Amino acid sequence: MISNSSVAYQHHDHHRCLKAALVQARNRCQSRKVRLTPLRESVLQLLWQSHRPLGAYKIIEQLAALSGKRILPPTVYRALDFLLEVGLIHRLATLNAYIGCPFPDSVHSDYFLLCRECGSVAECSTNSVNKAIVSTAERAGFLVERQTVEILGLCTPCQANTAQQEEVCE
Amino acid sequence: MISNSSVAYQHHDHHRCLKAALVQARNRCQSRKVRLTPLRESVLQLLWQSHRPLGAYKIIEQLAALSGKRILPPTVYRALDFLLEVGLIHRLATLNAYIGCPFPDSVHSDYFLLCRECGSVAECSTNSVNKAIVSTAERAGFLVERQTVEILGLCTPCQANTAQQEEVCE
DNA sequence: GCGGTATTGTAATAATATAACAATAAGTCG
DNA sequence: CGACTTATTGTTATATTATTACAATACCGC
Repeated sequence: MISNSSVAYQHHDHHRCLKAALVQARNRCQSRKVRLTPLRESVLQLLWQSHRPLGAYKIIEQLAALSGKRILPPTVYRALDFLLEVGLIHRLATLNAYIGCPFPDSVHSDYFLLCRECGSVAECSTNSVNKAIVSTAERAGFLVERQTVEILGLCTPCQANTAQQEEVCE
Repeated sequence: MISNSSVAYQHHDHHRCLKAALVQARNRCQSRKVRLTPLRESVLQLLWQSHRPLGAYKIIEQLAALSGKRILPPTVYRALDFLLEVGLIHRLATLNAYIGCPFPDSVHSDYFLLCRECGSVAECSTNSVNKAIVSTAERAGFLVERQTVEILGLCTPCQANTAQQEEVCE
């Protein structure tokens, strides 16, 4: 299992996450011979400001605030399309939001754990889920091309907090 | 495994699907003491006209055409909310579209097979996928509350058609 | 039939995303 | 370098999906 859940939901030195993401991004773009322009890098950085996904219009707002000039939707959507294409970010369909990919260089099928309480999202990739999905699809005669797996629930810290609050309420 | 994939992608007597869905819907609403009003039933019927999901605005159009009067978004969204609540339909996050649930009375976690070619969607529920998801989440310390699993690919008939076309092209 | 609740109607608008074309910047090859 | 080609960004307008707020109507129990 590949996963960043041990980091995403806990206090950690997030600066390292950001830095690692940027290094990977630059390498990946270089080896693919595509350009990580300042705009694209800015969008990627905004997505890596935390482990919480960001909607396109939040990115527009923040980018406008940062740059001091008006940013319009296509500008951001194009950057997002680029980053999606290169595999540096993911789109979360259930949230209409975007998040940085913590391991762009590993071939993986996307499996997301969305904490409904703190809003942080971890990404996992496991053979077990993957195999179960593919073999179930096969039994239905279905050829799998792309998987969307988004799990809503509570991360460890938020489970603890919720339990505490319930005690208080009693 | 519960699944309607053997029906959804093949020629079949669809009238029986519709009829079964309506019977189940009526029973379910009766036992839950909620009202399946004409409007709600119309929306359900529209969703059951095929195994292809329908967007909210398509429903609005069709409903307007059927009834001869103007239908506005909240009318349809409220009906959809009701049907979702009662468990008679599902929302497909990756398509922003809605589809009738073929087995509302079975407790099941939703797993959808979306054919990108014909647009038909089958629903499956398997313990294998379910268990893999839950146990993977557990390993990450994550408490699962709701799952969204949408698989894009090709159904059996469309795999065959695509293969044929490729032959022709050569 | 009367009063309360659930449902539907209506207007306005929010949130997310894309199409089409113009302007600019970057890379390429003489 | 300088002209040419292509990639990227800017801009206007609009499409698509969904919600808020409040008014009107229909249903249900008494």
